Amino acid sequence: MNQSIINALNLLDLFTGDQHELSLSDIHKVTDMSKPTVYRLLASLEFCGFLIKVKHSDQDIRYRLGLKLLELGNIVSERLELRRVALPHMEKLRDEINEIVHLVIINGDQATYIEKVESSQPIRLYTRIGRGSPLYIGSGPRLLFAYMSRETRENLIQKMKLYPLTNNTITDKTELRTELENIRRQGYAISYGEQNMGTTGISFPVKDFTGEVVAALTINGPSSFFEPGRESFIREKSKGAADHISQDLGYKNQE
Amino acid sequence: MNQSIINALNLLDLFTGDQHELSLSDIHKVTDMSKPTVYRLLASLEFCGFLIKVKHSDQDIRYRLGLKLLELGNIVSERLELRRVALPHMEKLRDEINEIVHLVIINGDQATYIEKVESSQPIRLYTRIGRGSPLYIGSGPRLLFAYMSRETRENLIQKMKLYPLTNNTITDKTELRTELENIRRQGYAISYGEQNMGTTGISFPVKDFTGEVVAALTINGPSSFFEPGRESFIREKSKGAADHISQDLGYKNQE
DNA sequence: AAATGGCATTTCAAATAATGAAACACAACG
DNA sequence: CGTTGTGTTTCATTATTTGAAATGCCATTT
Repeated sequence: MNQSIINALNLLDLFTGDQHELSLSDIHKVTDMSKPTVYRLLASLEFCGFLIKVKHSDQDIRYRLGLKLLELGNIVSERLELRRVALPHMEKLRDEINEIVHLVIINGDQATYIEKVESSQPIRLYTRIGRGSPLYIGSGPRLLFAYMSRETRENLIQKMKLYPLTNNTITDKTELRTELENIRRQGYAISYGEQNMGTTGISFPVKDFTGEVVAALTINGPSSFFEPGRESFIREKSKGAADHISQDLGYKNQE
Repeated sequence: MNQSIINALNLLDLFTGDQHELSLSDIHKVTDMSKPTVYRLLASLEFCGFLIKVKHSDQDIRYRLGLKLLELGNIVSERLELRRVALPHMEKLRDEINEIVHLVIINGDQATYIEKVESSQPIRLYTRIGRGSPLYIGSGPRLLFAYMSRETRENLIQKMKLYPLTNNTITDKTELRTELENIRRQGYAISYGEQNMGTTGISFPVKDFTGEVVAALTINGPSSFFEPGRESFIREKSKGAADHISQDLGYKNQE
């Protein structure tokens, strides 16, 4: 492995926070690298278009994420055939129920949101497309967790630490196991205010032609969206959308 | 500058072609680097999530672009405030005229398509979001070119080489100059089958609160979309959308 | 069955390229 | 007008990358 590459690429993560722009000194202070080293890493990243140099004045020079990342990110997005198949169904569902719709997949020992379709509602739920999330937080990740093979699931549970994000986060491993059990029995997953307080999520499995669960279709909205009448409507429409995506992936529904 | 970083990041470009997956040997053959070197570069990129290792069998191991790029690309996309402002107008325009709508900006000495809204029409126009395009090809880039300051424009023209992409590409510098002159007089730009044969583009300027042209709103469609009646309809609606975006950016229309 | 060729990966000594203290140039601040 | 903060360059030292060769592994071929 090549350490300077890893150092350079890790620098990019510093730009994913609230600060869109960082100066050489900013980064030097945060990392344990010398200023000339950081200087050269930044120069190399800029040369490749991964960063852009912004001159506010002669000695206020900052960097921000470059358009090369937009290019590569879009290529990745276009190549996710699952996303391509699911997107029209997600948009249709959004138009029907007017809530945020997410598509979540497994990525190693994490869950990754690969697509988001916004509703016209003012409730903002910040999900970052492409970023990994722990498997035990949120209905989508947990649904995927529940449908993993028993052994990998147990391996992960034993290795993982359950950090609470809000007071509604599951922090007990036996509680988690029974919850995953419930999900498999029910065929869907629900979460209440685990990531952001006041938001609820419900997720349904998306299966491919082998019958394997390859993604979770997640609907997010205000906790109040489980009003009588509306709840069953959302459930029905969402389940339908997930099933349609599965069908488009070649899944023959039975059982 | 750090050579291994540049080597590693350039490797990623190999994955932007038709081949989604490449093996160590594939890359070794294309580049002039030794196999162990490539091996370590790939390992480092994989470690950071920029590549994913796909094991087809024990000795058929390939790499593909990783989800980390999706994350970073999405952040870049979210942070382009211009895009955020323009997107709703672009979608509305698409719904009205049902043609592909693009948003193009200047990125150094190139033009970059930063957003695309697809029409329901079967005509496929392959634009890669985030990738740089030469300034003299296509109505969007050329519109931006026309509205650059006279000196930077002339500098670029003198330095640039005009390679023909199709037989409709402008290849003469004086011809280019008069075309840019026309665009500034008319206030919009048109191109006929320059990137893909049989497709036409028309672009209108988007201005910010300083009055500067910061983007081009481009409508692409089959060359036949300039039918009498429909042409003026598209022109009117597109011009209106571009002006609305400008207004949202704080541009006070006058003159 | 043995042999060949292709693959990813590891080893290790040689060589290159990254490193950081110090110095530089420049602007802003007190 | 020194001081402190930028970003940038220099250069000798050092550490890291480098690639030929070797390894192990599998799939064909002989």
